[in-house]
Amino acid sequence: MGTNRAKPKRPSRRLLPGEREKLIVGEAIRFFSEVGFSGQTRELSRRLGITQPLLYRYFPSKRALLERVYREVFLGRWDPAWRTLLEDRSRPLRARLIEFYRRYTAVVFRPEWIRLYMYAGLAGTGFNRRYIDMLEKQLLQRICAELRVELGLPDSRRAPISPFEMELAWDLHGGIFYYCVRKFIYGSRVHEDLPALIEHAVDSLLLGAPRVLSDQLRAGRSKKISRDKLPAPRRRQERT
Amino acid sequence: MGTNRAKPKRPSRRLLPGEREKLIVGEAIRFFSEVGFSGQTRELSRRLGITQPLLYRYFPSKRALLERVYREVFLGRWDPAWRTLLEDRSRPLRARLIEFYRRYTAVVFRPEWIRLYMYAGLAGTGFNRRYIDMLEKQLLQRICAELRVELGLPDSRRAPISPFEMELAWDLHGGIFYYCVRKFIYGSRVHEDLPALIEHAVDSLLLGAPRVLSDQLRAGRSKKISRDKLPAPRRRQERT
DNA sequence: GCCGCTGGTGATCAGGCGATAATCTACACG
DNA sequence: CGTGTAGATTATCGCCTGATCACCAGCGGC
Repeated sequence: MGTNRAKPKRPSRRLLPGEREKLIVGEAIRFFSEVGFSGQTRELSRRLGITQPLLYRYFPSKRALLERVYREVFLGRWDPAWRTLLEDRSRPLRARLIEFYRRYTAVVFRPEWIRLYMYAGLAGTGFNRRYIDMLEKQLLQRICAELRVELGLPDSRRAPISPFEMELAWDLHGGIFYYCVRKFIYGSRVHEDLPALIEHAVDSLLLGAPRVLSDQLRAGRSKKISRDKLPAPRRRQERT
Repeated sequence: MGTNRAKPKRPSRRLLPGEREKLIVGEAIRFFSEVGFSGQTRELSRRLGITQPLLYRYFPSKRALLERVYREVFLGRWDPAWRTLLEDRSRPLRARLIEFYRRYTAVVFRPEWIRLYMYAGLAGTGFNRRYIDMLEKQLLQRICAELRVELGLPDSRRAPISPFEMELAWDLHGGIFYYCVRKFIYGSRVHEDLPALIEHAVDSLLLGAPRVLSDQLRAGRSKKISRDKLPAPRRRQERT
């Protein structure tokens, strides 16, 4: 139980520096994603089957190791091929989005990623801030652009993507992300399988967007019309 | 900057036990929601303008204080009036849901709540597990039941709410929750105002649910039919 | 076989942390 | 104005934790 992940009782001593470093980083990703930043170097070294000072031969400080972990996890998991997949207009947008999110979740929305991402967010490091910027630029803007094409709306290069449209894309992304949060952070028993959830989230976007978007783009600056019977709620009262 | 929240330079010493305890709990909620459980008792006491051992007159240990914080934040923020609001069938469901989430977010989805909730989830304490159970029973099941009524589907007492339906409700809830995560945990500049987002999330549910639900309930056990042109994706391939 | 280079270990330091015990002092009461 | 009670502080203990340094040992070159 305590000393899992140590294949031989005696660890293979005297490894090549590159190999040892790889081992350390790999275990550090698992370790810190489980216990958070406050995890102790001694326990990490114990899991690795090495002594604690050895960590300091490869990384000058705990912070440096953490930054290496972040870099490893958050950068370099974005597959450039996803762009061409999203923009392949020979296929219907629904199919593209579903396939993208199936691939994306397989690579990115894994326990260690989700948990490290949340730890980083809570700690206020810039890492997930940077990731969000990348995500908006690489993914969400692109989804919005393809949505415009699909709905026969003005080209995104002529009329830039509005914050409101971005919020629609965030809705899609957040729905799938939150599912993974429930699963990997809350440890909740999640009922539906992920592929079905992805389909549903994509359908929600494609179904809801046309009405909302055409309203938005047609009406221009006029405030969004509340379109059915409803005791008109007062806006702008978010925080009491 | 460092010594904020201390009105007079000399704190009012010798308070009544009840008052001092309230001050401690209040500041502890703010403090631990900012820095997490690993926040130190010495810094908390510094913020309170008291000495660190005084904390141990009111709480036997740090853990006891943390549990008090949790109890304060996670229990006792659920307003029983919300139930009657949700079940008031003289009003359209859309209006009820929008008003509920406006009230709910004002009370619950605040920075300290969201952050403590996420810290608790990552730490694996049972607190948010219990909260999720309560949420499913008090809120999501109820939303599903009202949705059945709204759509003229079988009564929820005859045919119990399916996991798939719950996932729809989670979608609504998660969309709004994730918005708050982006705002309060990521510190992301969120573009749209919350009332509009709530409206959109509710509309998404009401718009998407009829088709999906009637499919689901009509087809019974047959696998959900993929309903448009799409190179049939293979199911059950979530994790590679 | 010896020797030096370098991966790896044992011992330890300095500061930080939760917690405790002894002491002080503000306030109510006579 | 004295005095006891209890809120609050000072001093400190014991342990943990990141980091350092002197030393050991495996392995290739001569």
